[in-house]
Amino acid sequence: MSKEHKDNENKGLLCNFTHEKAGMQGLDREKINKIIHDTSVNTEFFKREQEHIAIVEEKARSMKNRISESLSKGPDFIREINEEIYKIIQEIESERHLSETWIHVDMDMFYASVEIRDNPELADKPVAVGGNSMIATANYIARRYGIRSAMPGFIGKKLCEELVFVKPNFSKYREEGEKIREIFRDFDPDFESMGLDEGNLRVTEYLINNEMNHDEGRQELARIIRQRIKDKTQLPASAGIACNRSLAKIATDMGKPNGQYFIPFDKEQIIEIMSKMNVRKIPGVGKVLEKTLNELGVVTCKDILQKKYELYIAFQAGSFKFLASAALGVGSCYHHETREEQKSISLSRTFASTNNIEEINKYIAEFSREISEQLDEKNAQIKTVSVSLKTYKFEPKSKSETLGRYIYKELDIYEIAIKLYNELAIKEKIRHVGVRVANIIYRRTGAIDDIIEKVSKDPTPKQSSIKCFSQQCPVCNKVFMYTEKRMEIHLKQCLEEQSQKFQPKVVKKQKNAPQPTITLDCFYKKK
DNA sequence: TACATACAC
DNA sequence: GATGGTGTATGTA
Repeated sequence: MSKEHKDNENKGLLCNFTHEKAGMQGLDREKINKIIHDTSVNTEFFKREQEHIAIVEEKARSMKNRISESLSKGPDFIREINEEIYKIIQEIESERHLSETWIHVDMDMFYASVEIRDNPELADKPVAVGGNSMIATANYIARRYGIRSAMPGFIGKKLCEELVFVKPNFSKYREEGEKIREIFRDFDPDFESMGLDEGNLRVTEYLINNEMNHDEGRQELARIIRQRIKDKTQLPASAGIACNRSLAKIATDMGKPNGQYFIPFDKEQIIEIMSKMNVRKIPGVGKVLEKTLNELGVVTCKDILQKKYELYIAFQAGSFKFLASAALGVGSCYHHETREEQKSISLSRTFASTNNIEEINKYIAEFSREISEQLDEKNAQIKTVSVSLKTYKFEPKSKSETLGRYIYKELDIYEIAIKLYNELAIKEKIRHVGVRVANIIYRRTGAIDDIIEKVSKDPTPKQSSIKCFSQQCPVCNKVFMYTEKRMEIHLKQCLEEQSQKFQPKVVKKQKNAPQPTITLDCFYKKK
């Protein structure tokens, strides 16, 4: 999906947050945009997006101000930054390597390809893998209607009445993905990957060992890899061949669908190819940076070089170097030293907006349990817990806490998570909630008690030990979620606070008894 | 450290 | 009527 995903984004939805892309010339953009707009307008999502765009535009405005201010400082200043830019470009050039070979392979409309392969009747129909709320991938027929991944299904349906929806079957995709990865390993055991259907392979050694370390051999190898994928899975793949990681990825996009593209290992030709490239094609340039650059008059990579003074002033050194490197086609071409361990684990869900505290509570409890299980499997512990949510207005909020100790038990995580959720003190309905843990260490010390506990416990039934309930505090009248322990703590604090105020507050009589205890066991068994 | 943003798939 | 889930990196206060 990599590229397709990036191609579509919210394109069309918000014409001013996007641009026309190659391969879409045949489409009736105006009609498509109108349908998308009419379907979206008046939604909270749309409002939120508009606000977001306004913020990005405002930032771009202040960048422009800074630029014109700086440029009016006079020739000495220009000479100064010219020198600095020159230094950076020299540095970038010193990082240019033309003798490593990278082949990036990406499956074409991966999920849709798998589904069509397994149900050939779909082959000549517009197909979307996903549901009413989100399309994960669309086949090329559907794309002719303007349907893209990351588009909500109901808009897809509006764009094409005959659109066929297929429910995603992730375990199947994982399986197919594993077959592909097995092939990748033959050519580069350390290949890099950002998803199920993609691999970035450094094949320099393979080429040398097989006496094919030349342009023809490089392209031949890409054909071989794609053919092996085809033989093994019956699925089409595209590939890009170039001298560094990022160029290879860009090349894949140029080869799609079901093709490959070779970027010559030659400085002048690389710069020539890149100069025409839209900045959005640069891996790492998303819709916000694209929009910002566009506002500054930068659309293609050539513009990056032409507006180097402006960009140097507007951006931080690191970002400037990133953009200049991309424009010059220079990128890193060795594998990252060590593949690091996972740094965080998170679970989240979107649902119909609600303020039902019990429902939210169930999610938090469930996430805590699942995260704890994952930590068990990894024999890991964590020090940071965060809770995030989105209000019904799509406003994200989050709160996190780093503890002075490591934890991993479901109840420990849950307690912190609930505490954080309560501290967020959200009054509106919410449409999304999530729990994340971070600061992971991959060992457990002094866990003897646990081991004993585990051994003595019957290993079969995996059920929650959390007993929790939502309840109104009789002192402060707030409705909170509690475990028994937390309730005790809160009550104590609450009473203290009240007594400090010296003003015995009139405690409203509760209308009804505390809400019934939610035993999570019920919840899990239901599922 | 805490939080928000941006990005990728 | 309605716009995802998981993970990483980075900027800013």
